[in-house]
Amino acid sequence: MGSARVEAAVAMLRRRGARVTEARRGVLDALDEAGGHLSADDLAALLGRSAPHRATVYRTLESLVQAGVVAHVHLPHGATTYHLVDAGDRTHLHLACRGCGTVLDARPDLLDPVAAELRGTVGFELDPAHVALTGWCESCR
Amino acid sequence: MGSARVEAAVAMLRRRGARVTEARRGVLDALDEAGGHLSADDLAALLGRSAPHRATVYRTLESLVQAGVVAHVHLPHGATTYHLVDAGDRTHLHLACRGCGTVLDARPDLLDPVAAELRGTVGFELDPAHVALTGWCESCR
DNA sequence: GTGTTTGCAAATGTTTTGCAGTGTC
DNA sequence: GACACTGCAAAACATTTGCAAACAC
Repeated sequence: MGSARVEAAVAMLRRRGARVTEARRGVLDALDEAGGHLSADDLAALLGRSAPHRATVYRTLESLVQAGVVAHVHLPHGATTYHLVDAGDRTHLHLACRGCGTVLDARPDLLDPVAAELRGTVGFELDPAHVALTGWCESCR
Repeated sequence: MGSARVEAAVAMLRRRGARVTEARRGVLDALDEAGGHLSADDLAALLGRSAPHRATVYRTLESLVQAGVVAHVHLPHGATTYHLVDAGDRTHLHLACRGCGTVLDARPDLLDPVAAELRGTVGFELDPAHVALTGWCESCR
């Protein structure tokens, strides 16, 4: 058990001096297996009987974000979602469908020209992966 | 009292068969005077003594959005904000600073190239004004 | 053993809903 | 006079916090 991605995340936790607990392993495994974007609620449901207390899920996720192994994305409706970060890679962007709620991934550099323009014109440093772009997916249009 | 923008909004409400109540006028006036982005809480605070009940503020805002005279923007932290829509014009985009929370406005067509690309590649129809882009403003960087 | 992490309970902040009364058209 | 709209109370939902017990190191 424990995919390469989870092992890498665990190693990073150790390197950081953070403790590797059952709750953290469980959350990492769930995020890895789901392969996508999960809310705290999704995580608890997925882990079922062995899920940590809800408050712990939130604290665990925050620790994992702090350690840089997990990233979170704010969606316009519903809860914040979390996903594993691929070490080395830039984090992909997110497209949330206002119809069905699906979250699609997009190229990390999709907003690079926009970021450059904002930096130059208004001095705003864009953090493009932190919030999902919204719209309508192919089937909901 | 009642600026041209508010009058236009009121006219639109009438045209739609919606009723023009004190609560709706008050909310429209506050949004107009503030000139910017207000949350339901901001609105209640601004209207003070004459503010409608909080539940009514939300229902009022929803009606105004439905009527197309107000638009709302989701921010990553804190509450949804609302602003008047300029009839005819495309709605401006929003940049939220993760440091100080300020919301800046950006050109409506800033994301047009991105929207075109997404439409062509993944069939996703971007709705760029519905969610604020996040990052760091000049002073918070 | 020490200090981080967890569970529990309770609170916070935002938004929604049911229902009966009020006011606009 | 209808029916949309409002106020009130209460619930729903996502998330946070204080504190004492539990566990990783």
